[in-house]
Amino acid sequence: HWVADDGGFYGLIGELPVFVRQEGRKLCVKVAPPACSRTSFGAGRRGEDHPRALDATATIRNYFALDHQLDEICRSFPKDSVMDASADYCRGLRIIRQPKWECLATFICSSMKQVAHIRQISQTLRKRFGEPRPTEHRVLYTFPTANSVAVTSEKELRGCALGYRAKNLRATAKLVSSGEANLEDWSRWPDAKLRAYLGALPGVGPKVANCVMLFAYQRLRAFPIDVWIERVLRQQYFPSRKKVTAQRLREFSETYFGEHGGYAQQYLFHHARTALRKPTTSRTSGRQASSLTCYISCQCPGAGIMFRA
DNA sequence: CTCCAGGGATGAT
DNA sequence: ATCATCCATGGA
Repeated sequence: HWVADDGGFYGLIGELPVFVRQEGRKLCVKVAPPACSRTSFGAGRRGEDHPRALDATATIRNYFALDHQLDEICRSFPKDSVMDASADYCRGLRIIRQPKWECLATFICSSMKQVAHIRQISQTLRKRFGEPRPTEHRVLYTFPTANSVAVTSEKELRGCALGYRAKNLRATAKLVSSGEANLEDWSRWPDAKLRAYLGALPGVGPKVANCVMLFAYQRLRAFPIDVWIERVLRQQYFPSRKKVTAQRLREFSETYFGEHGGYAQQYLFHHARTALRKPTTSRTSGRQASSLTCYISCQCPGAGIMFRA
């Protein structure tokens, strides 16, 4: 849902409105004050001295996963030409820690949709059913709670261009809001059990379950297989071979790429979608990450964040 | 205009 | 288990 403007991105981390901008190896952030305050985006005081700003620092650092040791993660990748090229191309790309319900809901909406359209659906859901968070520069909207989605009619959800996904989104929202599906409690389960529980939710199959495990539950081994990554696997790792079943691809992806397979998947995915797509046209903005991932070039965990007054 | 998109549920081999 | 079909919608 992040909006690119002013050389950075406006967005909400849960309830926290922030503006983030990469400056060299640092991630500069501005944080909006509480709604009751008159000042906005920290104007007039140094954020470092404000207790809430320190909380915000931890929140932002956690959301963008600045604690991930990218050098160690990349060293765990298998050594092959495709993986090497992807890791080199995507240097700095991180897998974020997204709020669980927000992640689950948006990926339920993602099936057979282009990324641009998923962004549009996500924004529409926020504007119609979320809460406005006015800031100095623009009004941001929180992602609607599971309950607010659950009490919305299917017809009204379809009005957000959800199509057949509306029924699944609403059914899952009901399970989450009722407590029958307690997404926070599921954090304790091991991968297999978590995948099974997620997969039992309406509209959640193997691909979406793996996405939620990867982006919301920090299961860095989870390897979502979508149409793009399936192309990469078949063309690069099973060249000109017939009868490669989906199950064969699955077990290959779960074993070959190792303990951080999800990171390997994201690097392969981003590389394939930007560097390899449309090789005829020179892509000047080819290194921009999609909305579902974030691209931060901060490699050193201790020097990640700087506040701006 | 056509093609296809960060799939899932269901039913038939 | 693997495959076929349908499901809405709009970007490219």
